[in-house]
Amino acid sequence: MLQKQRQDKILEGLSGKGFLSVADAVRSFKSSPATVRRDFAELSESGQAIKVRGGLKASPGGGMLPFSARAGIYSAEKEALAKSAAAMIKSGDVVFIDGGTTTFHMAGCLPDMNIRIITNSLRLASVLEEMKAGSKWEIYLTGGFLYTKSGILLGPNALYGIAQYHADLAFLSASGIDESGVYNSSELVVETEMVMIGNSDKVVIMADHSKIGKRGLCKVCDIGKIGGIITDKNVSSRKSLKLIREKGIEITLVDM
Amino acid sequence: MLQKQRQDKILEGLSGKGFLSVADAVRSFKSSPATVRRDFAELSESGQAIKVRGGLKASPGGGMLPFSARAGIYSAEKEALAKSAAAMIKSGDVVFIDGGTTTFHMAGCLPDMNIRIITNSLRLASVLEEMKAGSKWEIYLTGGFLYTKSGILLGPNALYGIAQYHADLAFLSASGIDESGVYNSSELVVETEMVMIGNSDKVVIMADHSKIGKRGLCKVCDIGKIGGIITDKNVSSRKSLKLIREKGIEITLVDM
DNA sequence: TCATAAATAATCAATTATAATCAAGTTTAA
DNA sequence: TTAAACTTGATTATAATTGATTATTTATGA
Repeated sequence: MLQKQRQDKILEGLSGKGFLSVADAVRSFKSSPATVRRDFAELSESGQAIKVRGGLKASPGGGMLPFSARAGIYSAEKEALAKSAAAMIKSGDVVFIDGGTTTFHMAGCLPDMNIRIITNSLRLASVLEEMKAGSKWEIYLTGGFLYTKSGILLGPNALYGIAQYHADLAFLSASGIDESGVYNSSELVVETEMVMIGNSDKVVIMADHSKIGKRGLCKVCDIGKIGGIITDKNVSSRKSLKLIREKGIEITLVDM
Repeated sequence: MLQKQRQDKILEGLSGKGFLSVADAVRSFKSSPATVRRDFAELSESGQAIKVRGGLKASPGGGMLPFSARAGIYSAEKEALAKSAAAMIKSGDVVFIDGGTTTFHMAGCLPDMNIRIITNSLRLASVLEEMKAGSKWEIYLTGGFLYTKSGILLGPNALYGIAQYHADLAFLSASGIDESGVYNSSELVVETEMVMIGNSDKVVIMADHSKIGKRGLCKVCDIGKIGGIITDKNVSSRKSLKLIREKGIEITLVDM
Protein backbone atom coordinates (compact mmCIF):
# COMPACT_ATOMS: atom_id res chain seq x y z
CA MET A 1 0.00 0.00 0.00
CA LEU A 2 1.14 3.52 -0.73
CA GLN A 3 2.55 5.52 2.10
CA LYS A 4 0.07 8.39 1.94
CA GLN A 5 -2.82 6.05 1.46
CA ARG A 6 -1.83 4.19 4.58
CA GLN A 7 -1.44 7.40 6.51
CA ASP A 8 -4.89 8.52 5.46
CA LYS A 9 -6.33 5.26 6.66
CA ILE A 10 -4.51 5.65 9.94
CA LEU A 11 -6.10 9.07 10.46
CA GLU A 12 -9.44 7.62 9.47
CA GLY A 13 -9.12 4.90 12.08
CA LEU A 14 -8.00 7.46 14.63
CA SER A 15 -11.00 9.69 14.16
CA GLY A 16 -13.25 6.81 15.04
CA LYS A 17 -11.56 5.38 18.11
CA GLY A 18 -9.24 8.16 19.23
CA PHE A 19 -6.31 5.78 19.55
CA LEU A 20 -4.43 3.33 17.35
CA SER A 21 -1.71 1.01 18.64
CA VAL A 22 1.38 0.14 16.65
CA ALA A 23 0.48 -3.54 16.88
CA ASP A 24 -3.03 -2.96 15.53
CA ALA A 25 -1.74 -0.89 12.67
CA VAL A 26 0.81 -3.58 11.81
CA ARG A 27 -2.03 -6.10 11.57
CA SER A 28 -4.38 -3.81 9.65
CA PHE A 29 -1.93 -2.67 7.04
CA LYS A 30 0.37 -5.68 6.95
CA SER A 31 3.38 -3.44 7.30
CA SER A 32 6.35 -3.79 9.60
CA PRO A 33 6.42 -2.06 12.98
CA ALA A 34 9.21 0.15 11.67
CA THR A 35 7.02 1.46 8.88
CA VAL A 36 4.07 2.02 11.15
CA ARG A 37 6.25 3.94 13.58
CA ARG A 38 7.60 6.06 10.78
CA ASP A 39 4.07 6.88 9.70
CA PHE A 40 3.05 7.70 13.23
CA ALA A 41 6.08 9.94 13.59
CA GLU A 42 5.26 11.81 10.41
CA LEU A 43 1.63 12.33 11.31
CA SER A 44 2.69 13.52 14.70
CA GLU A 45 5.28 15.92 13.37
CA SER A 46 2.84 17.42 10.96
CA GLY A 47 0.45 17.91 13.84
CA GLN A 48 -2.30 15.68 12.55
CA ALA A 49 -2.12 13.41 15.58
CA ILE A 50 -0.08 12.92 18.70
CA LYS A 51 2.45 10.15 19.08
CA VAL A 52 2.41 8.46 22.44
CA ARG A 53 4.21 5.38 23.65
CA GLY A 54 2.57 2.35 22.13
CA GLY A 55 0.60 4.13 19.46
CA LEU A 56 -1.03 7.23 18.13
CA LYS A 57 -3.60 9.48 19.76
CA ALA A 58 -6.11 11.70 18.02
CA SER A 59 -5.20 15.33 18.48
CA PRO A 60 -7.67 17.41 20.46
CA GLY A 61 -9.59 19.83 18.32
CA GLY A 62 -9.75 17.13 15.67
CA GLY A 63 -6.53 18.35 14.12
CA MET A 64 -8.33 21.39 12.87
CA LEU A 65 -5.37 23.70 12.52
CA PRO A 66 -4.02 23.80 9.00
CA PHE A 67 -0.77 22.10 8.27
CA SER A 68 1.53 25.07 8.08
CA ALA A 69 0.40 26.28 11.43
CA ARG A 70 0.45 22.96 13.20
CA ALA A 71 3.93 21.96 12.21
CA GLY A 72 6.07 21.52 15.23
CA ILE A 73 4.28 23.73 17.65
CA TYR A 74 1.56 21.62 19.15
CA SER A 75 1.59 21.49 22.88
CA ALA A 76 -1.11 19.88 24.98
CA GLU A 77 -0.38 22.41 27.68
CA LYS A 78 -0.90 25.43 25.47
CA GLU A 79 -3.95 23.86 23.92
CA ALA A 80 -5.53 23.52 27.34
CA LEU A 81 -4.76 27.11 28.28
CA ALA A 82 -6.12 28.32 24.97
CA LYS A 83 -9.35 26.41 25.41
CA SER A 84 -9.88 27.93 28.82
CA ALA A 85 -9.16 31.40 27.46
CA ALA A 86 -11.47 31.01 24.50
CA ALA A 87 -14.30 30.12 26.86
CA MET A 88 -14.19 33.66 28.27
CA ILE A 89 -15.23 35.18 24.97
CA LYS A 90 -18.85 36.21 24.50
CA SER A 91 -20.71 36.97 21.33
CA GLY A 92 -20.16 40.53 20.19
CA ASP A 93 -16.79 40.86 21.89
CA VAL A 94 -13.82 42.61 20.44
CA VAL A 95 -10.62 40.82 21.42
CA PHE A 96 -6.93 41.54 21.13
CA ILE A 97 -4.72 38.49 20.71
CA ASP A 98 -0.98 39.01 20.77
CA GLY A 99 1.65 37.14 18.82
CA GLY A 100 2.81 34.55 21.33
CA THR A 101 2.82 30.81 20.77
CA THR A 102 0.42 30.23 23.65
CA THR A 103 -2.12 32.73 22.42
CA PHE A 104 -1.66 31.33 18.91
CA HIS A 105 -3.32 28.11 20.04
CA MET A 106 -6.55 30.01 20.52
CA ALA A 107 -7.00 29.79 16.76
CA GLY A 108 -8.09 26.20 17.17
CA CYS A 109 -10.75 26.84 19.78
CA LEU A 110 -12.30 30.22 19.09
CA PRO A 111 -16.07 29.98 19.32
CA ASP A 112 -18.06 30.54 16.16
CA MET A 113 -19.67 33.75 17.33
CA ASN A 114 -19.88 37.32 16.15
CA ILE A 115 -16.49 38.41 17.41
CA ARG A 116 -13.91 40.81 16.13
CA ILE A 117 -10.32 39.71 16.46
CA ILE A 118 -7.50 42.19 16.36
CA THR A 119 -3.99 40.81 16.26
CA ASN A 120 -0.45 41.67 15.30
CA SER A 121 0.33 38.03 14.58
CA LEU A 122 0.66 37.24 10.89
CA ARG A 123 0.49 33.55 11.64
CA LEU A 124 -2.65 33.78 13.71
CA ALA A 125 -4.29 35.83 10.98
CA SER A 126 -3.21 33.32 8.32
CA VAL A 127 -4.58 30.42 10.26
CA LEU A 128 -7.83 32.17 11.05
CA GLU A 129 -8.22 33.08 7.41
CA GLU A 130 -7.87 29.46 6.37
CA MET A 131 -10.29 28.32 9.04
CA LYS A 132 -12.75 31.11 8.63
CA ALA A 133 -14.90 29.41 6.01
CA GLY A 134 -18.38 30.19 7.18
CA SER A 135 -17.49 31.52 10.60
CA LYS A 136 -18.72 34.83 11.86
CA TRP A 137 -15.35 36.27 12.79
CA GLU A 138 -14.07 39.59 11.60
CA ILE A 139 -10.32 39.71 11.54
CA TYR A 140 -8.24 42.87 11.76
CA LEU A 141 -4.50 42.87 11.41
CA THR A 142 -2.25 45.63 12.59
CA GLY A 143 0.34 46.81 10.13
CA GLY A 144 4.03 47.03 10.74
CA PHE A 145 7.42 45.53 10.16
CA LEU A 146 7.26 41.76 9.90
CA TYR A 147 9.58 40.21 12.43
CA THR A 148 10.07 36.95 10.60
CA LYS A 149 11.49 35.01 13.47
CA SER A 150 8.15 34.90 15.21
CA GLY A 151 5.78 36.11 12.51
CA ILE A 152 4.58 39.15 14.39
CA LEU A 153 4.17 42.74 13.28
CA LEU A 154 6.08 45.34 15.23
CA GLY A 155 7.08 48.97 15.15
CA PRO A 156 5.17 52.25 15.00
CA ASN A 157 2.61 51.06 12.49
CA ALA A 158 1.76 48.08 14.66
CA LEU A 159 1.21 50.39 17.61
CA TYR A 160 -0.94 52.67 15.48
CA GLY A 161 -2.94 49.70 14.26
CA ILE A 162 -3.68 48.57 17.79
CA ALA A 163 -4.38 52.06 19.09
CA GLN A 164 -7.21 52.36 16.57
CA TYR A 165 -9.30 49.91 18.51
CA HIS A 166 -10.72 49.29 21.93
CA ALA A 167 -11.31 45.72 22.98
CA ASP A 168 -13.35 43.94 25.61
CA LEU A 169 -10.63 41.37 26.18
CA ALA A 170 -6.91 41.18 25.54
CA PHE A 171 -5.16 37.81 25.55
CA LEU A 172 -1.44 38.20 26.05
CA SER A 173 1.56 35.92 26.44
CA ALA A 174 4.29 36.53 28.95
CA SER A 175 7.73 35.18 29.68
CA GLY A 176 7.36 35.86 33.40
CA ILE A 177 4.81 36.84 36.01
CA ASP A 178 5.11 37.49 39.69
CA GLU A 179 3.43 39.68 42.29
CA SER A 180 5.22 42.75 40.93
CA GLY A 181 4.00 42.50 37.39
CA VAL A 182 4.13 40.88 33.98
CA TYR A 183 7.35 40.52 31.98
CA ASN A 184 8.31 39.70 28.45
CA SER A 185 11.57 39.27 26.61
CA SER A 186 11.55 41.81 23.80
CA GLU A 187 11.02 45.53 24.07
CA LEU A 188 9.24 45.74 20.75
CA VAL A 189 6.78 43.08 21.80
CA VAL A 190 6.27 44.76 25.15
CA GLU A 191 5.51 48.01 23.38
CA THR A 192 2.62 46.44 21.48
CA GLU A 193 1.35 44.66 24.56
CA MET A 194 1.30 47.93 26.49
CA VAL A 195 -0.96 49.50 23.91
CA MET A 196 -3.24 46.48 23.98
CA ILE A 197 -3.47 46.72 27.75
CA GLY A 198 -4.23 50.41 27.59
CA ASN A 199 -7.03 49.82 25.11
CA SER A 200 -8.93 46.93 26.60
CA ASP A 201 -11.37 46.44 29.44
CA LYS A 202 -9.90 43.21 30.73
CA VAL A 203 -6.43 41.77 30.27
CA VAL A 204 -5.86 38.03 30.45
CA ILE A 205 -2.34 36.66 30.65
CA MET A 206 -1.80 33.17 29.31
CA ALA A 207 1.35 31.51 30.58
CA ASP A 208 2.30 27.96 31.43
CA HIS A 209 3.47 27.05 34.92
CA SER A 210 7.14 27.61 34.16
CA LYS A 211 6.53 31.35 33.85
CA ILE A 212 5.01 31.85 37.31
CA GLY A 213 7.37 33.43 39.81
CA LYS A 214 9.82 34.49 37.14
CA ARG A 215 10.66 37.88 35.69
CA GLY A 216 11.95 38.81 32.26
CA LEU A 217 13.99 41.44 30.50
CA CYS A 218 11.20 43.96 30.08
CA LYS A 219 8.32 44.79 32.32
CA VAL A 220 5.00 44.91 30.53
CA CYS A 221 2.83 46.26 33.33
CA ASP A 222 2.05 46.18 37.02
CA ILE A 223 0.16 43.18 38.22
CA GLY A 224 -2.74 45.44 39.15
CA LYS A 225 -3.59 46.04 35.49
CA ILE A 226 -4.23 42.37 34.94
CA GLY A 227 -7.75 41.02 34.98
CA GLY A 228 -6.87 37.35 35.01
CA ILE A 229 -4.15 34.77 34.61
CA ILE A 230 -4.60 31.39 32.99
CA THR A 231 -1.98 28.82 33.81
CA ASP A 232 -1.77 25.10 34.44
CA LYS A 233 -1.89 23.12 37.64
CA ASN A 234 1.78 22.20 37.61
CA VAL A 235 2.84 25.54 39.04
CA SER A 236 6.03 25.04 40.96
CA SER A 237 6.04 28.37 42.72
CA ARG A 238 3.00 28.13 44.99
CA LYS A 239 4.31 31.11 46.90
CA SER A 240 4.19 33.43 43.89
CA LEU A 241 0.75 32.18 43.07
CA LYS A 242 -0.41 33.04 46.59
CA LEU A 243 1.16 36.50 46.44
CA ILE A 244 -0.48 37.24 43.11
CA ARG A 245 -3.85 36.05 44.42
CA GLU A 246 -3.51 38.32 47.41
CA LYS A 247 -3.36 41.26 45.03
CA GLY A 248 -6.86 40.33 43.95
CA ILE A 249 -5.97 38.78 40.61
CA GLU A 250 -8.18 35.96 39.43
CA ILE A 251 -6.10 32.90 38.56
CA THR A 252 -7.51 30.05 36.51
CA LEU A 253 -5.71 26.75 36.96
CA VAL A 254 -6.22 24.45 34.02
CA ASP A 255 -6.20 20.67 34.18
CA MET A 256 -4.20 18.73 31.65
CA MET B 1 -5.81 7.43 -25.78
CA LEU B 2 -5.75 11.18 -25.87
CA GLN B 3 -4.09 13.03 -23.07
CA LYS B 4 -7.11 15.05 -22.05
CA GLN B 5 -9.40 12.05 -22.17
CA ARG B 6 -7.04 10.05 -20.01
CA GLN B 7 -6.76 12.81 -17.46
CA ASP B 8 -10.52 13.04 -17.21
CA LYS B 9 -10.71 9.34 -16.53
CA ILE B 10 -8.02 9.64 -13.92
CA LEU B 11 -10.04 12.27 -12.06
CA GLU B 12 -13.11 10.10 -12.42
CA GLY B 13 -11.34 7.17 -10.86
CA LEU B 14 -10.00 9.39 -8.12
CA SER B 15 -13.37 10.69 -7.08
CA GLY B 16 -14.49 7.15 -6.38
CA LYS B 17 -11.65 5.80 -4.31
CA GLY B 18 -9.66 8.85 -3.32
CA PHE B 19 -6.46 7.20 -4.48
CA LEU B 20 -4.98 6.02 -7.71
CA SER B 21 -1.59 4.41 -7.89
CA VAL B 22 0.75 4.81 -10.81
CA ALA B 23 0.75 1.06 -11.30
CA ASP B 24 -3.06 0.87 -11.43
CA ALA B 25 -3.25 3.72 -13.89
CA VAL B 26 -0.67 2.04 -16.11
CA ARG B 27 -2.84 -1.08 -16.19
CA SER B 28 -6.10 0.82 -16.72
CA PHE B 29 -4.93 3.06 -19.50
CA LYS B 30 -2.22 0.88 -21.02
CA SER B 31 0.17 3.80 -20.95
CA SER B 32 3.74 3.86 -19.77
CA PRO B 33 4.59 4.88 -16.21
CA ALA B 34 6.25 7.98 -17.60
CA THR B 35 3.05 9.15 -19.21
CA VAL B 36 0.98 8.41 -16.17
CA ARG B 37 3.40 10.36 -14.02
CA ARG B 38 3.25 13.27 -16.39
CA ASP B 39 -0.53 13.26 -16.20
CA PHE B 40 -0.43 13.07 -12.43
CA ALA B 41 2.01 15.94 -12.33
CA GLU B 42 -0.20 18.09 -14.50
CA LEU B 43 -3.32 17.39 -12.49
CA SER B 44 -1.40 18.16 -9.37
CA GLU B 45 0.00 21.40 -10.71
CA SER B 46 -3.39 22.57 -11.80
CA GLY B 47 -4.65 21.88 -8.31
CA GLN B 48 -7.18 19.23 -9.28
CA ALA B 49 -5.51 16.52 -7.20
CA ILE B 50 -2.48 15.97 -5.04
CA LYS B 51 0.50 14.02 -6.23
CA VAL B 52 2.01 11.77 -3.62
CA ARG B 53 4.73 9.19 -3.90
CA GLY B 54 3.30 6.17 -5.62
CA GLY B 55 0.21 7.77 -6.98
CA LEU B 56 -2.39 10.49 -6.87
CA LYS B 57 -4.61 11.53 -4.00
CA ALA B 58 -7.98 13.24 -4.29
CA SER B 59 -7.79 16.76 -2.98
CA PRO B 60 -9.82 17.31 0.19
CA GLY B 61 -12.11 20.03 -1.09
CA GLY B 62 -12.79 18.29 -4.38
CA GLY B 63 -10.36 20.53 -6.21
CA MET B 64 -11.46 23.73 -4.51
CA LEU B 65 -8.58 23.95 -2.10
CA PRO B 66 -8.09 26.77 0.34
CA PHE B 67 -5.65 29.31 -0.87
CA SER B 68 -2.65 28.19 1.12
CA ALA B 69 -2.84 24.76 -0.41
CA ARG B 70 -3.18 26.20 -3.86
CA ALA B 71 -0.33 28.58 -3.30
CA GLY B 72 2.07 26.18 -4.93
CA ILE B 73 0.04 25.98 -8.08
CA TYR B 74 2.11 26.65 -11.06
CA SER B 75 0.70 28.97 -13.64
CA ALA B 76 3.20 29.32 -16.44
CA GLU B 77 1.66 32.56 -17.55
CA LYS B 78 1.69 34.30 -14.19
CA GLU B 79 5.05 32.88 -13.34
CA ALA B 80 6.55 34.33 -16.49
CA LEU B 81 5.02 37.75 -15.86
CA ALA B 82 6.24 37.67 -12.28
CA LYS B 83 9.74 36.76 -13.32
CA SER B 84 9.88 39.61 -15.76
CA ALA B 85 8.58 42.01 -13.12
CA ALA B 86 11.03 40.83 -10.49
CA ALA B 87 13.89 41.50 -12.89
CA MET B 88 13.10 45.21 -12.70
CA ILE B 89 13.96 45.36 -9.02
CA LYS B 90 17.38 46.72 -8.03
CA SER B 91 19.17 46.35 -4.73
CA GLY B 92 18.06 48.97 -2.25
CA ASP B 93 14.61 49.41 -3.80
CA VAL B 94 11.42 49.83 -1.88
CA VAL B 95 8.56 48.07 -3.66
CA PHE B 96 4.81 47.97 -3.27
CA ILE B 97 3.19 44.69 -4.24
CA ASP B 98 -0.59 44.53 -4.25
CA GLY B 99 -2.79 41.59 -3.37
CA GLY B 100 -3.55 40.09 -6.76
CA THR B 101 -2.88 36.53 -7.83
CA THR B 102 -0.50 37.60 -10.56
CA THR B 103 1.57 39.78 -8.29
CA PHE B 104 1.47 36.98 -5.73
CA HIS B 105 3.63 34.90 -8.02
CA MET B 106 6.45 37.37 -7.51
CA ALA B 107 7.04 35.68 -4.17
CA GLY B 108 8.75 32.88 -6.01
CA CYS B 109 11.18 35.00 -7.98
CA LEU B 110 12.14 37.98 -5.87
CA PRO B 111 15.89 38.51 -6.03
CA ASP B 112 17.86 38.02 -2.86
CA MET B 113 18.86 41.65 -2.50
CA ASN B 114 18.45 44.37 0.06
CA ILE B 115 14.90 45.27 -0.77
CA ARG B 116 11.97 46.44 1.27
CA ILE B 117 8.63 44.97 0.36
CA ILE B 118 5.40 46.67 1.38
CA THR B 119 2.19 44.79 0.75
CA ASN B 120 -1.41 44.56 1.82
CA SER B 121 -1.54 40.88 0.93
CA LEU B 122 -1.60 38.60 3.94
CA ARG B 123 -0.84 35.65 1.71
CA LEU B 124 2.14 37.22 0.06
CA ALA B 125 3.51 38.17 3.46
CA SER B 126 2.94 34.65 4.77
CA VAL B 127 4.71 33.07 1.85
CA LEU B 128 7.58 35.52 2.01
CA GLU B 129 7.93 34.89 5.71
CA GLU B 130 8.24 31.16 5.09
CA MET B 131 10.74 31.73 2.32
CA LYS B 132 12.71 34.45 3.97
CA ALA B 133 15.21 32.23 5.76
CA GLY B 134 18.47 33.99 5.20
CA SER B 135 17.28 36.44 2.58
CA LYS B 136 17.90 40.15 2.87
CA TRP B 137 14.29 41.23 2.46
CA GLU B 138 12.51 43.47 4.86
CA ILE B 139 8.79 42.91 4.82
CA TYR B 140 6.19 45.47 5.85
CA LEU B 141 2.52 44.69 6.01
CA THR B 142 -0.22 47.27 6.00
CA GLY B 143 -2.88 46.87 8.63
CA GLY B 144 -6.56 46.68 8.02
CA PHE B 145 -9.62 44.54 7.81
CA LEU B 146 -8.82 41.09 6.50
CA TYR B 147 -10.94 40.37 3.47
CA THR B 148 -10.82 36.62 3.74
CA LYS B 149 -11.98 35.83 0.27
CA SER B 150 -8.74 37.02 -1.24
CA GLY B 151 -6.53 37.40 1.81
CA ILE B 152 -5.92 41.09 1.41
CA LEU B 153 -6.08 43.90 3.92
CA LEU B 154 -8.46 46.70 3.16
CA GLY B 155 -10.06 49.76 4.71
CA PRO B 156 -8.73 52.94 6.26
CA ASN B 157 -5.93 51.24 8.15
CA ALA B 158 -4.65 49.64 4.97
CA LEU B 159 -4.61 53.04 3.27
CA TYR B 160 -2.82 54.54 6.25
CA GLY B 161 -0.29 51.71 6.21
CA ILE B 162 0.51 52.29 2.55
CA ALA B 163 0.56 56.06 2.86
CA GLN B 164 3.37 55.77 5.39
CA TYR B 165 5.79 54.73 2.71
CA HIS B 166 7.18 55.87 -0.58
CA ALA B 167 8.34 53.22 -3.02
CA ASP B 168 10.56 53.10 -6.05
CA LEU B 169 8.32 50.60 -7.75
CA ALA B 170 4.70 49.50 -7.41
CA PHE B 171 3.58 46.20 -8.89
CA LEU B 172 -0.16 46.10 -9.36
CA SER B 173 -2.72 43.70 -10.78
CA ALA B 174 -5.59 44.83 -12.93
CA SER B 175 -8.75 43.33 -14.32
CA GLY B 176 -8.63 45.52 -17.40
CA ILE B 177 -6.38 47.94 -19.27
CA ASP B 178 -6.93 50.00 -22.37
CA GLU B 179 -5.74 53.30 -23.73
CA SER B 180 -8.00 55.18 -21.32
CA GLY B 181 -6.63 53.70 -18.14
CA VAL B 182 -6.36 50.83 -15.72
CA TYR B 183 -9.37 49.11 -14.17
CA ASN B 184 -10.07 46.76 -11.33
CA SER B 185 -13.13 45.05 -10.00
CA SER B 186 -13.49 46.15 -6.39
CA GLU B 187 -13.64 49.69 -5.06
CA LEU B 188 -11.82 48.80 -1.87
CA VAL B 189 -8.97 47.29 -3.82
CA VAL B 190 -8.86 50.27 -6.14
CA GLU B 191 -8.63 52.57 -3.16
CA THR B 192 -5.44 50.87 -1.95
CA GLU B 193 -3.99 50.78 -5.45
CA MET B 194 -4.57 54.50 -5.84
CA VAL B 195 -2.55 55.23 -2.74
CA MET B 196 0.23 52.94 -3.96
CA ILE B 197 0.29 54.77 -7.29
CA GLY B 198 0.42 58.13 -5.57
CA ASN B 199 3.35 57.04 -3.43
CA SER B 200 5.67 55.40 -5.91
CA ASP B 201 8.06 56.57 -8.58
CA LYS B 202 7.13 53.99 -11.16
CA VAL B 203 3.98 51.91 -11.49
CA VAL B 204 4.08 48.55 -13.24
CA ILE B 205 0.85 46.80 -14.14
CA MET B 206 0.97 43.03 -14.40
CA ALA B 207 -1.85 41.50 -16.38
CA ASP B 208 -2.18 38.53 -18.67
CA HIS B 209 -3.28 38.97 -22.26
CA SER B 210 -6.97 38.52 -21.52
CA LYS B 211 -7.03 41.84 -19.66
CA ILE B 212 -5.74 43.97 -22.51
CA GLY B 213 -8.40 46.01 -24.23
CA LYS B 214 -10.92 45.43 -21.44
CA ARG B 215 -12.30 47.71 -18.79
CA GLY B 216 -13.62 46.91 -15.34
CA LEU B 217 -16.04 48.18 -12.73
CA CYS B 218 -13.71 50.74 -11.18
CA LYS B 219 -11.11 52.89 -12.76
CA VAL B 220 -7.81 52.86 -10.94
CA CYS B 221 -6.00 55.60 -12.83
CA ASP B 222 -5.36 57.19 -16.20
CA ILE B 223 -3.01 55.33 -18.44
CA GLY B 224 -0.57 58.23 -18.21
CA LYS B 225 0.25 57.40 -14.60
CA ILE B 226 1.56 54.01 -15.59
CA GLY B 227 5.25 53.45 -16.03
CA GLY B 228 5.03 50.03 -17.63
CA ILE B 229 2.84 47.08 -18.44
CA ILE B 230 3.93 43.48 -18.34
CA THR B 231 1.80 41.05 -20.27
CA ASP B 232 2.25 37.95 -22.39
CA LYS B 233 2.63 37.54 -26.12
CA ASN B 234 -0.82 36.06 -26.62
CA VAL B 235 -2.52 39.45 -26.60
CA SER B 236 -5.64 39.22 -28.67
CA SER B 237 -6.30 42.92 -28.91
CA ARG B 238 -3.35 44.17 -30.93
CA LYS B 239 -5.23 47.38 -31.50
CA SER B 240 -5.42 48.25 -27.81
CA LEU B 241 -1.79 47.42 -27.45
CA LYS B 242 -0.92 49.83 -30.20
CA LEU B 243 -3.08 52.59 -28.74
CA ILE B 244 -1.48 52.17 -25.34
CA ARG B 245 1.98 52.23 -26.86
CA GLU B 246 1.13 55.43 -28.67
CA LYS B 247 0.56 57.05 -25.27
CA GLY B 248 4.21 56.39 -24.54
CA ILE B 249 3.72 53.47 -22.17
CA GLU B 250 6.43 50.85 -22.16
CA ILE B 251 4.97 47.39 -22.72
CA THR B 252 6.92 44.25 -21.97
CA LEU B 253 5.73 41.17 -23.81
CA VAL B 254 6.76 38.01 -22.07
CA ASP B 255 7.44 34.70 -23.76
CA MET B 256 5.93 31.58 -22.29
C1' DT C 1 16.40 0.38 43.69
C1' DC C 2 17.01 -3.02 40.33
C1' DA C 3 15.78 -6.53 36.83
C1' DT C 4 12.97 -7.50 33.16
C1' DA C 5 10.11 -6.92 29.30
C1' DA C 6 8.36 -3.94 26.02
C1' DA C 7 8.72 -0.18 22.94
C1' DT C 8 11.41 2.66 20.33
C1' DA C 9 15.26 4.69 17.61
C1' DA C 10 19.14 4.13 14.52
C1' DT C 11 21.24 1.92 10.89
C1' DC C 12 21.60 -0.66 6.63
C1' DA C 13 20.73 -3.22 2.33
C1' DA C 14 17.18 -4.28 -0.91
C1' DT C 15 13.43 -2.70 -3.20
C1' DT C 16 10.67 0.58 -5.42
C1' DA C 17 9.44 5.15 -7.25
C1' DT C 18 10.81 9.19 -9.47
C1' DA C 19 12.99 12.82 -12.45
C1' DA C 20 15.79 13.84 -16.38
C1' DT C 21 16.99 12.91 -20.86
C1' DC C 22 16.48 11.36 -25.40
C1' DA C 23 14.64 9.59 -29.75
C1' DA C 24 10.65 8.35 -32.29
C1' DG C 25 6.16 9.25 -33.59
C1' DT C 26 2.21 12.60 -33.96
C1' DT C 27 -0.16 16.73 -34.45
C1' DT C 28 -0.43 21.68 -35.73
C1' DA C 29 0.33 25.83 -38.18
C1' DA C 30 2.56 28.31 -41.69
C1' DT D 1 4.60 20.06 -47.79
C1' DT D 2 7.68 21.44 -44.35
C1' DA D 3 8.98 22.92 -39.97
C1' DA D 4 7.92 23.40 -35.33
C1' DA D 5 5.77 21.94 -31.25
C1' DC D 6 4.01 18.39 -28.70
C1' DT D 7 3.31 13.68 -26.90
C1' DT D 8 5.00 9.37 -25.81
C1' DG D 9 7.80 5.46 -24.10
C1' DA D 10 12.50 3.83 -23.17
C1' DT D 11 16.60 4.47 -20.57
C1' DT D 12 19.23 5.66 -16.81
C1' DA D 13 20.67 8.02 -12.67
C1' DT D 14 18.81 9.66 -8.43
C1' DA D 15 15.97 9.50 -4.46
C1' DA D 16 12.59 7.62 -1.17
C1' DT D 17 10.51 3.72 1.16
C1' DT D 18 10.72 -0.53 3.39
C1' DG D 19 11.70 -4.34 6.71
C1' DA D 20 15.42 -6.58 9.23
C1' DT D 21 18.77 -6.05 12.69
C1' DT D 22 20.73 -4.05 16.61
C1' DA D 23 21.24 -0.79 20.31
C1' DT D 24 18.65 2.42 23.51
C1' DT D 25 15.23 3.98 26.09
C1' DT D 26 11.17 3.56 28.90
C1' DA D 27 7.74 1.37 31.89
C1' DT D 28 6.59 -1.93 35.35
C1' DG D 29 6.71 -4.88 39.28
C1' DA D 30 9.44 -7.28 42.69
